Amino acid sequence: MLPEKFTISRFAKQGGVSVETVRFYHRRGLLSLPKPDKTRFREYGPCHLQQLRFIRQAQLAGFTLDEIKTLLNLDSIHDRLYIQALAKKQLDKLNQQIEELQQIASNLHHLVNDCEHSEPGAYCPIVKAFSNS
Amino acid sequence: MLPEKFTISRFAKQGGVSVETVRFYHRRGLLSLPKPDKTRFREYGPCHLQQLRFIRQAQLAGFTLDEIKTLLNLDSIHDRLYIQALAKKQLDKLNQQIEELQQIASNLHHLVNDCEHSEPGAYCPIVKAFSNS
DNA sequence: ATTACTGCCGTACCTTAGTACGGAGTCAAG
DNA sequence: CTTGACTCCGTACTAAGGTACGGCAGTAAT
Repeated sequence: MLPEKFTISRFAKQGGVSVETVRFYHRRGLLSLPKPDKTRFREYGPCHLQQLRFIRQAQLAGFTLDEIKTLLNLDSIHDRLYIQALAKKQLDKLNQQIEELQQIASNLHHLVNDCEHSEPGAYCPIVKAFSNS
Repeated sequence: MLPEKFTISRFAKQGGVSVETVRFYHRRGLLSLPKPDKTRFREYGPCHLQQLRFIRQAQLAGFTLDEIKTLLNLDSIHDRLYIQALAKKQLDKLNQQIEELQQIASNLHHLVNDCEHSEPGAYCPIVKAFSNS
């Protein structure tokens, strides 16, 4: 049986984040603040761990903390269409970023190729490309 | 004939950036500071415009301002191999970023798909995926 | 002569996702 | 009863690439 109650440092370790990050999430309103109960220290329980895991997983999906805050306030049943819409928007954003990066990478790739196949002693084609445009 | 000398605001417009950005580049040591000559205003010439274009083009290739500062201090002929190496490193970085984003996008794409094909009234599969992991 | 426009300069602020720090209180062990 | 480890809290700092502000000086037009 795992203990149900954690202090902040054990909670942070369980969640794979630092104590400072936990406190930061509190400040951002992403994680509810457990009441200091009996002792002077806050007691974190399984529901907090679930919130924390939600945050981390949503981050892995590319959502910002602000977007995650919105998601956390939605109802998993009633707001499904809205959640789906947010996820799609997020997906579009990701795909656009990917395209932009691919464009950049492709340009640079050509430049590196040019540089590799130009005569030594000449001006670097990369620098030249940056200067004349 | 284009005028050879610009005030900062005309220079910024020519270069497609804001006056504040030009000043910022000066502070970062990316753009040399023309001497206030005759008038007490700085006079920007073609060589400054070339520097500015270099910065913008290098940015389009994904280099950071710090990296661009390094590039600007290199010799186009003597440091060619080093420039090439920097460009290759940059290319690797870009490709890695692309891969990471593609991974994220792929995960999210699956979640959206799941959500679209699950029965209405059920818990949102996206939220569920974020909560249990 | 007053207003309006530039330019110059330093400094502060913005976003995002945290990290670091300093002081004060608390708790358990030796 | 003191030491060390931990908590709580507020505040400041980081990277990156700018943007914005406020004050002052000089010039141009009305």
